[in-house]
Amino acid sequence: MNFDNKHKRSSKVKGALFQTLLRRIPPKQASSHLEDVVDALMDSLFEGEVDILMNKFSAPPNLRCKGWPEAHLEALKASGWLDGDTSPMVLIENQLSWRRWHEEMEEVIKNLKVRAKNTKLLVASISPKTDPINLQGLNTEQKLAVEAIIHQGVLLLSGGPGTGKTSTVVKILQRALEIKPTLKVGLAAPTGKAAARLQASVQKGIQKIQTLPSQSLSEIPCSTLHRWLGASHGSYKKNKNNPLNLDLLVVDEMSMVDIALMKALLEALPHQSQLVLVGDPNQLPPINSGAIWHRLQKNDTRIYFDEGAIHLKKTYRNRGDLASLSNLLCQKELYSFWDKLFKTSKTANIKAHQCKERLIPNLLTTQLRDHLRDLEELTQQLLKILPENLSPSSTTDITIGAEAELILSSIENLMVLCPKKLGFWGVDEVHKSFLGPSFKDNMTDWPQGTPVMCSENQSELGLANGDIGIVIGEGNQRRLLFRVLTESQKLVTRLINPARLKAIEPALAITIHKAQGSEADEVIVLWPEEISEATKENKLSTKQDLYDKRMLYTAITRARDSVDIFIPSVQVRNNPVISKLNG
DNA sequence: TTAAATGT
Repeated sequence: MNFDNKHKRSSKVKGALFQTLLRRIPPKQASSHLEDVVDALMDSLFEGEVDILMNKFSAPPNLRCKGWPEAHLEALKASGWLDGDTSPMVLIENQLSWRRWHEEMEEVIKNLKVRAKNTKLLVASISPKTDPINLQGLNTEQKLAVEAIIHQGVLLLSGGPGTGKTSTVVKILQRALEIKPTLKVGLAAPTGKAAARLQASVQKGIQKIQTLPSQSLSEIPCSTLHRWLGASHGSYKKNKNNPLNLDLLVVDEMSMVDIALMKALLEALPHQSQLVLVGDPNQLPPINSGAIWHRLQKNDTRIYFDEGAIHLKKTYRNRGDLASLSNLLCQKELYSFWDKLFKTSKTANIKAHQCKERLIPNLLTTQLRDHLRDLEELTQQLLKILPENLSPSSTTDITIGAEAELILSSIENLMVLCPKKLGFWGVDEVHKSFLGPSFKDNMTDWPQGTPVMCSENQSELGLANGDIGIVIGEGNQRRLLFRVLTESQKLVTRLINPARLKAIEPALAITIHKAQGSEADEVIVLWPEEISEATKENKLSTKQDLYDKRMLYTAITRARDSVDIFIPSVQVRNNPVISKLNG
């Protein structure tokens, strides 16, 4: 219902855009074929991509006109929209893109290719006397990454969860600082939470290092890309005329970086500075247009970076069907995933469940209720050791008491994930079912032990958007317990008066987008969408399939132990793939 | 469908 409205609205938006284009850049010849092409390009933008492939395998859904792609290509050529240096679209081989996005993307790629050849800084300082750092415990690819920092201006370090990206980064920094101890190094990430996580893992990594550079390692500044760049409402304090004073910058979670942010970074970063770009190529694209990381992972781009393009393959997590099904999502069509999922045994660590009613599934309700009861009991135990009266205005830090630590790690026993926030099987629906229809206005009614999410950066409290905490205590003794890294790099659990928080929401369920970077032992996924047409016929993946694969991949790779995926069975019943499997 | 970030 909701989906239909949204769908209609987005067709309206696309229709309006087409009309505007017709008016502003009148085509020599207008046609419905042209409108098809504009629609397809817009859909592509919604998914963070800037181009569409115009071949017979990549026909977009809901075409008005027959004859894809020949008739559409002909209409494009007749329109004049491909002619000259100011045309709205660009066609290269059979890749069609909006000129504006295409040129920005090409510019960024070109910039990075040039930077990749800048390697003087470390090479000049290297001397045969420097003892190579201890690379024991690293696998072959990780060692190659560490050595590559000497010879490559840009490192593209890609890998899935648990492939040791961060520990490799620590070794890279150690190697670079060992060669040139005065190197000015920075750490960055696109979100506050990712930056905090990077900071914490680097801190953890350097504790193991006994040699000289560890002193300088602990002083490496880490913040969001926006903060590095001095962003304020679309403009940046740091730019070509006021560049960043850095020799080496590490950017983590590159899959969330969009083209505009990357462009701003490259403007502000001096040409001779080295870059280490780190990310998972199979995670979700950024919401805004320009999935620069996905573009950088294409083979014909990677070759320009020589030994600087390193993919970490070996996973140190996940076994059995969970591992093989996440591999399927990376390597095969979406069809193979559903096919294998419905064939897995009842004892597998990933299972699918069909639900007849359009309600919150019983199994989820039971599991979540048990989980919340456990958390509530733990909060009671913590309350017993807290002082009778907590100070109302200030925060109270507990230096990682065993009780507080146990609560926060127990939140990660179970994570409920939804692709959507609103509508059928969305995050809000789970919250309404557990906390009542007006849960947003009645925070005081959320029971003790309710997991919560901070949804705005508040660095003065040590909190980042996306941090998960828990409700403790009642009445004016109510506090929210979070794990934070203090300015002096100490890990503490902090009790915060709810009045001090700008934005807080319940976190009984969270969106898959929000879950990027988090983990839990057990993951439950509510998958409300139809298993697509293409799935039934085992065709090549559409853009939507690619997006769904990334979504499912992100969801199931959050799990340390097991995954349960719920699918509505009305749609399942009509799906030949599944009825065949069941019959 | 889905985000994210910043300063006066």
